[in-house]
Amino acid sequence: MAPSPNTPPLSPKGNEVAGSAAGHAAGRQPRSTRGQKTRRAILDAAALEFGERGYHEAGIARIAQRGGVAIGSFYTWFDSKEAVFRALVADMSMQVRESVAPAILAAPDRLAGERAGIAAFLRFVRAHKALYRIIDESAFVAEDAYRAHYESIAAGYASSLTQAHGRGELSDGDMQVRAWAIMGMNVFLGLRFGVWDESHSADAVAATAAELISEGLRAR
Amino acid sequence: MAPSPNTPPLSPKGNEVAGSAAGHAAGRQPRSTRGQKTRRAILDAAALEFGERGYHEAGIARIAQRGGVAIGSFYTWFDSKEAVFRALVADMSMQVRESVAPAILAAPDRLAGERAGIAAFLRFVRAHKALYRIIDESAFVAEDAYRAHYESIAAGYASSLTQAHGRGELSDGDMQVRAWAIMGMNVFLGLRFGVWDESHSADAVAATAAELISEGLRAR
DNA sequence: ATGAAAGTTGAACCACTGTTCAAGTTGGGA
DNA sequence: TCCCAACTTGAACAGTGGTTCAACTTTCAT
Repeated sequence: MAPSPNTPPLSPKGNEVAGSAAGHAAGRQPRSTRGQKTRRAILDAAALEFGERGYHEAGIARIAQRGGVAIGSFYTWFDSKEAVFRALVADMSMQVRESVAPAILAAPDRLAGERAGIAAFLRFVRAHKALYRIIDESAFVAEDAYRAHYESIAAGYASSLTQAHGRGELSDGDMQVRAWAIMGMNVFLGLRFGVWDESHSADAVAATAAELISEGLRAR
Repeated sequence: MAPSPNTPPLSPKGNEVAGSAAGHAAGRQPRSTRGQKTRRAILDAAALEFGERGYHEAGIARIAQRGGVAIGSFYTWFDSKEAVFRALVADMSMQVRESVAPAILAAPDRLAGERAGIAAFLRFVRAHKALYRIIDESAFVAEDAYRAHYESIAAGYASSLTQAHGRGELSDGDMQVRAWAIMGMNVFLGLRFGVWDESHSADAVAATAAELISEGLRAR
């Protein structure tokens, strides 16, 4: 568990380049193209392995093999099993947001944006089923990373809701609670109609969800 | 877990007594008061241990110790680590439903029922924080149990939505999608405002969520 | 060409823990 | 009292798999 006092090729600690992030979270930064390629190969292999087998069933030896590198190389670039996992969570977290945000921004109005966002999320989940599990599993392996992921999405969501409210588009209400409620909706719909079963079209699910968010269920 | 609707004194179907073959599902049934006490002690200890440390950090030796029994006794009543875990998931699943359903049924109308259900769920989660994690973690340890849990809740929810729709209370829409959306809302609100942070009152959160479900967010 | 830094290698180490089992204890029915 | 099925016990087993390390290879600036 504890990192060895010194690591032969590199200086003792703080190898994260001018990295702003804390400690070993991001893993070491390669200093050559060669190293970059290896690190990338490990990360990709880890994504496959964790996605397929889950954190605890995944093995370092298997990751190394899949990446076509030796076990030792793994430990050149990552401090531990948990470290790669965290790197992966951060990576996925970014990917999800980058894939959903543009869809929302491109929409003409709020309701359309809601719908587009859910649809984009569903499509992302379907295209990255295995990988998406990584974020969910981080709740039990790296809870802080899990929290950070959803906390950051919720914050963005809450602020956009507050803006819409300022424009008179939304009724009064606790925007933080609403943001978490909507996020939960998305996640569960993603699990049920993205990961488990694709028989419903993403747009149909998104339309139903967006209407629920906008109009509620009550008959009018 | 044991005392379900039916608990015959003798093994229901799997005669694992001498064969030790098929008992994984529910664990073996004790034939004496003594055995019942031991089995219960193990189950309770397992709930504590899994709740506190999560599936993989939890240890059989620790569970046995907490329960005040020998490791061997553990294997008298459960086939494996996963077997106790599954028993626990089933137990929790039942507890959640039994704690939420009455609150909904007691409500005068649908909106009130929605609100009461969410509040009851939030309160349950707050009172069983550690244990509630067990259900979430089952997604990665016993996915079928996880699915069964949510699938059964969703089915109940969808059917009650369909009934309400039949009475003209709800607008048209895919009830299955709606059920999953609402479930996701609840789960995330439970996580955020039940497990992580109790600073919001359960009723306030429930009111906001229930109004979202009923009326939507759009300003009127 | 040359040396040092950067990167690679994989067998071996070792701590950890789920599971087994043979021997012992308990308790209630005959 | 005797007996036996039910139950208990915990040391030992066994497989796993994360991590280490010392030797080796590649790259590249000088």
